[in-house]
Amino acid sequence: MNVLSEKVHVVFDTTLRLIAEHGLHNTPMSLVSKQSGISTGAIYHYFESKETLINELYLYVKEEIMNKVFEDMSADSQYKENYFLIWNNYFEYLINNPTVLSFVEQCSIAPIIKEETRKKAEQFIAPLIQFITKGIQKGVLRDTDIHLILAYLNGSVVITAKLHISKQLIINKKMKHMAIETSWRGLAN
Amino acid sequence: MNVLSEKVHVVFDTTLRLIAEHGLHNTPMSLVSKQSGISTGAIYHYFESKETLINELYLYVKEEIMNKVFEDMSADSQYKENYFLIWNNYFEYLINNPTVLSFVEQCSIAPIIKEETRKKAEQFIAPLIQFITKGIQKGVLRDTDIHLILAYLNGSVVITAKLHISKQLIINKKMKHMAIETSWRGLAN
Amino acid sequence: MNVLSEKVHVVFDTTLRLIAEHGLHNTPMSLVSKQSGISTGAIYHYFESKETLINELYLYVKEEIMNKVFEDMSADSQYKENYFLIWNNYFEYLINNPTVLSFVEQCSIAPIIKEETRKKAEQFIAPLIQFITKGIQKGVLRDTDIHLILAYLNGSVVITAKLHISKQLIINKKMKHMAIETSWRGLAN
Amino acid sequence: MNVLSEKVHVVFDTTLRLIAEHGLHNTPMSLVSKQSGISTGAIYHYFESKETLINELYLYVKEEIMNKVFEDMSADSQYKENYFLIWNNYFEYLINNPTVLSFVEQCSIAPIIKEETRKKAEQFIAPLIQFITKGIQKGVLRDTDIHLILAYLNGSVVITAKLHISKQLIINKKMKHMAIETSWRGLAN
DNA sequence: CATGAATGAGCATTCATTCAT
DNA sequence: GATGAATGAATGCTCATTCAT
Repeated sequence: MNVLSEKVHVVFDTTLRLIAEHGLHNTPMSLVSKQSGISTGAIYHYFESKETLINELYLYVKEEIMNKVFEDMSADSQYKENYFLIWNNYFEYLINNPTVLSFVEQCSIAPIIKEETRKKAEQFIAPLIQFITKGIQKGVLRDTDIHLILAYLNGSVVITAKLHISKQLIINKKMKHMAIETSWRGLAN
Repeated sequence: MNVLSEKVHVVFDTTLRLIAEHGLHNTPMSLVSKQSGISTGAIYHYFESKETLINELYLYVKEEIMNKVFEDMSADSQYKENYFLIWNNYFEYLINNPTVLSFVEQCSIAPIIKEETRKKAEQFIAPLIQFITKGIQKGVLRDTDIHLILAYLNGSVVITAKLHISKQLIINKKMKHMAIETSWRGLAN
Repeated sequence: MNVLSEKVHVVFDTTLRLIAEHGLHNTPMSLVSKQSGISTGAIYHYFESKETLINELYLYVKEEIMNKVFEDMSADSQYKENYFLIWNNYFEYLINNPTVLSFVEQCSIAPIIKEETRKKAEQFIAPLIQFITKGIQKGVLRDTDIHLILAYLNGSVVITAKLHISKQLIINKKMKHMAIETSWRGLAN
Repeated sequence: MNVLSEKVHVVFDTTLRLIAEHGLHNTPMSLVSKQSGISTGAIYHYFESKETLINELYLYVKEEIMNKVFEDMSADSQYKENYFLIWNNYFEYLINNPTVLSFVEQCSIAPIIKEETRKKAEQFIAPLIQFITKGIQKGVLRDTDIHLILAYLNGSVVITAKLHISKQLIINKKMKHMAIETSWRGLAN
């Protein structure tokens, strides 16, 4: 889905992994360089600064997530079914890409992510906003603020994934169903 | 409730404020020293390292939160009433202490918080665990994993407080009630 | 007057302009490449190194200056008239080519200009040496060291041009005459 | 004459020497640190940045020069005598402090010296301006622009000192007298 | 010959920590 | 105990130069 240079991808992957491992601020560019096998100079050829790299990676990852979330969605299905599908897609992506979860979580408050980047990232969630709006209009979801619903949906997935990844709680099929249902019951009419 | 030296408190307060303002990694010890009026030497007398300071502040803050959460709780009240009280206490504390929320969120994945510290912090939530256990035993809460419930309870408060503080959504009384109810509906039978 | 490749000239011009604008050490080769439209590879084909480029540009510019200085000189004229002509030619060239002045001044002490280059550049001033020698022999100039006279002549032109270019002092015709005369009175018998 | 910390002086002296030897842009802070025996951290404790260090050194040196220039000047002396004294003081200081000459010359066009610094440095030459003004009023100096006179006076000293230091011309007593006289004849009525 | 992506040594600067006073 | 000047390893970034195409 991307026409990015091969090297950009290597840098992205390496950075993602290193930040998940060592944290946003314990990941020097020199380490990214060494581990990716790409010289610092080359990295700075593709990215203006470390900040730029992180911000672009953030956008890349956010877009990737959204692309996964709506996979296999059918227009024919019941709203609830689609809700479960979205939740499940999102959850599966996160637990299969724990570095993404770690990275995104670390970015969630970090000032290194610029306001402009956050704005851009919000555009990716347009389909989700649309999905929620439709749910309210249909009367399937309770009529409350869209951002609150979005935050709860997102939050429930992320929290569950974190519990799973941190091994505080093994989320098997049954448990996952319980988690999805918990969030659904909170939001649905 | 603590017998910590006056200076330790000043350092804690200053650090909390600075980390909320500038971030966990843009808060040099020299700045903490300057802004608190306590020399770096003195700070290093009380805290072995910056890491130690952050970890102890984390514990201090987590304990403080838990103390607030159970304030004014009555054994006579209905379970749901107490759930609402806890949620409300927690929420009000966070929105009145946004630096605490910011600090805790920044710490939530940061590797600077050691496993041992996280373990210790979990002890403070014992009363909450007990409260949830009781809810399940009574059949008021759905019978699922306690950590999942805990995470959802905590998550719903934090998410709502973040929406409020970031001004993405002004949480008035009605909206707050909606938020509490959303979480309650998800977790209750 | 030169059979240098077209490209070499473009590189020279670009470098001259950039060094005048940004300084000898804030002019990366990559910028010369970008602004001249000639790839770094090609530049390194013509010049062994940045140092070589600067040194050759220095020689080129020094020769250019000397060519201008003796323009329109007549063997018939009075010595003083020729002195005034030389001074004026030199001065006019500098104020019409401020990038040259800036470049030459920056090079005047910079270690990037090699001793060998300075030696070569001195050969260009042979006609000036000759002119001064003749002046001494004729008894028109005071009998002192030729290099001192040369330095004073050069110095008075350069200083005056710098005052003009930096706009500390607008050198109109009258002022220019005063400047020339000042230097002449110092050196003449 | 200064109440600067001992360390500041050591840094100044080291920087002056290194810049004279290696040039303004081949003098890394690490080398200043190593050669001065003062850690980079300590240098950055005294100076905000390399730029600040250079600018403050520039002011320090300019003030020092001016202090030397007026040494032993008597109000009773003839104007010409004082002119010779000033010229001589300035010249002797420069040839005894060749690193100062090299440094000041390198700074003369370098953009690292900020406009504000140049403005401040101009205040030090007030006594010289006054001296020249008096000369014009008395009719001893030719009535031309003060900045032109100042530039020629300064220029003649600097040029002569450079010839001497570079060993292009050994300036003995007689030669020095000739040089002073040359400049005086140019400027005087 | 020409290109320009890639290299990596080198630089300015920061900041956790120490220790002489 | 308290101070804060001093340390120096570590980091983000630059840029002269090379070399595969």
